[in-house]
Amino acid sequence: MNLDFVLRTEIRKATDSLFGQPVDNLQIQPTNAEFEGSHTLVCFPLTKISKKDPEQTATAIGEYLVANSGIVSRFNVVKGFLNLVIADKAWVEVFKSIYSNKDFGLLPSNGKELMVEYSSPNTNKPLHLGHLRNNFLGYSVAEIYKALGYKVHKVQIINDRGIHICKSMAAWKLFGHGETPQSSGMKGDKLVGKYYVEFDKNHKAQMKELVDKGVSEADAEKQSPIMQLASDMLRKWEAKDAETLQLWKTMNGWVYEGFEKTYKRMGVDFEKLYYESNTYLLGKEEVLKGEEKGIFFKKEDGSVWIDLTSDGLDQKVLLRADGTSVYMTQDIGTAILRFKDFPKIEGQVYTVGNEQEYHFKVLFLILKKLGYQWAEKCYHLSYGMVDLPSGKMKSREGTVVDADDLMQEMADEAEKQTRELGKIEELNEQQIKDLSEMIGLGALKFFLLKVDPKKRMLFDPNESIQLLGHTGPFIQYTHARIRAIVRKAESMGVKPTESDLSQVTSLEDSERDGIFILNNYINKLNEAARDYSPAVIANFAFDLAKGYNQFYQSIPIFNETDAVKLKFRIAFSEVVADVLKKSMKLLGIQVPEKM
RNA sequence: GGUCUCAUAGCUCAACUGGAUAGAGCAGCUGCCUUCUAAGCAGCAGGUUGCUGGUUCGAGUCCAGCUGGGAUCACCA
Repeated sequence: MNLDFVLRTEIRKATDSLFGQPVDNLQIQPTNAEFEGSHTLVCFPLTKISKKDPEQTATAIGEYLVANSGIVSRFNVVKGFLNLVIADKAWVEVFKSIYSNKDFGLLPSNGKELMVEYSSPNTNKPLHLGHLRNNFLGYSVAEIYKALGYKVHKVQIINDRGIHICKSMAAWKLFGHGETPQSSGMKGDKLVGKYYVEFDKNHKAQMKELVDKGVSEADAEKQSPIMQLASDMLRKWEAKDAETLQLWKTMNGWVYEGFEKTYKRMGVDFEKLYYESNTYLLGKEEVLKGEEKGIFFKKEDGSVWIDLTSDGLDQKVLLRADGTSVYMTQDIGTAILRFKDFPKIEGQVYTVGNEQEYHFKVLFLILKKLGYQWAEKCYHLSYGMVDLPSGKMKSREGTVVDADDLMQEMADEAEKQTRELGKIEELNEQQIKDLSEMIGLGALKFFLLKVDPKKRMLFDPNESIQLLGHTGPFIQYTHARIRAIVRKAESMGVKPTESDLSQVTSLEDSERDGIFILNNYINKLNEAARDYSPAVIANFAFDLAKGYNQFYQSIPIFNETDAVKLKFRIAFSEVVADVLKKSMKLLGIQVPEKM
């Protein structure tokens, strides 16, 4: 039974019968805890058609529903709020329809396709905390849309070319002495990152020397020998110089090997990778075509621009005077390429930090002006920066939190606490490691996903490593706890059937509350997709786990002598565990059978 | 300076998009394990929602102004 739909239909009938007008946009909200009931109809807006004051309006509707709806057993009116008590047998019906649907929470295919881009790192340094938020967010949004019946294509664009990688290459050439991941035992991305830092160090020193000799800071920046070497390598790369290309391929290869391990541990995946070295020349043709159509204009020096001042934005360069592309040009080309590669996608989601909001605003506007209808379905999933208690992460100050290190610390902490609690006698060493990994990563992912993506957030290492309270492990724990009950019920031969459930006539408060939360799952799923916000799912899962624990503490399940009630409670437990597992899966978090 | 964005309990976050006496977690205090996993539950305490006005039956939410953070406004990506 779809309670929300039935309730709306019944109230619609009520307004039609009482006031001669069926109302569709009813305001229904959860009832405040202090009043009896679960659903509250806000009656202020209805006074226009009822021609009565809010209390009278509410009372009239309440009386009608009790007499005619069959699902409302009582009501009370507080000011203009009509608090409805849904009959227990209606709640049982709601529960039965969830229990009997094995695919509850997984909508059938809707035939639509969507692309989600996320991660998209540079290849000159390892992944850090900011990338973790990005990866977890993008992955989760993709999973949420999948649950709603979309076919989702996860992609990323790897920024594998440009001056930044040439810097690492230059430093390696000067100081590397042929060092490789194999010879040093370092993870490939870490090794390349080391030379990026090495570049910076030398560059700074050389700059200082030049400045001391009276060279201006800006000139010194360019004139330092190591920067000259890097620039030279970039020129050679663009000229397809064999030796430079070889070194570039080798060092990028090291990075990919390292990233591969990190992605695997994060639990994220991609259907297709785009490399900037393949796409950086795209878009130029589009811009030239756009110039012919008069969408763009050429300045005297030959550079091509778009004027967005009438849209409240500025002018933006698209082709340099020498005819080369800029970032925006590439992104235009890449977007078009993706719609060619995946013709059925209705839009793209770009998971990129909010410092690029202006960029995407301009990008989507340009695509629209070029006549691409799908531009309106492109969305910049813009997320706030992750701050540390000490402030912003700064590579220069060494405050960058490395992704690999952080995941390891989380797993270590989880293992430490798991061993301290000592509920794991029957687990072997490998199982303890696996469980710790699951808990550590669950804590990390939940911590980063529970906050509204749009908001800037604070990452306090001490708090993130907590496994109590509003955390992933709290939900994992609740799941494990329920599974223990279900296993016990199975061993006792307690097997609920639908006909058992039909005999349930009354419910305890905590059971009703639990069904109420479960019943909200699909709404939350839609809300999370609409807002591109895994936080909605994270908070739902927390509320469900919290609700179950209240039930668990207030009712000793196996003390129940009434067989029907016992079976209902087992069925209820099974469903809660199942929905917890499904919702956590949308966050990329696994859930254990025991912990 | 222009544009955008944020400000809620000591701390970290919610608040179903305009609804009732603003809710959780952490930290603090008090209870609950001889019974299904205490990584749990119950309770106490904690608030002029940055400030000032406005819109209306009703504002943390919408509008204006102010204060204070942040981002952005490159022929970088």
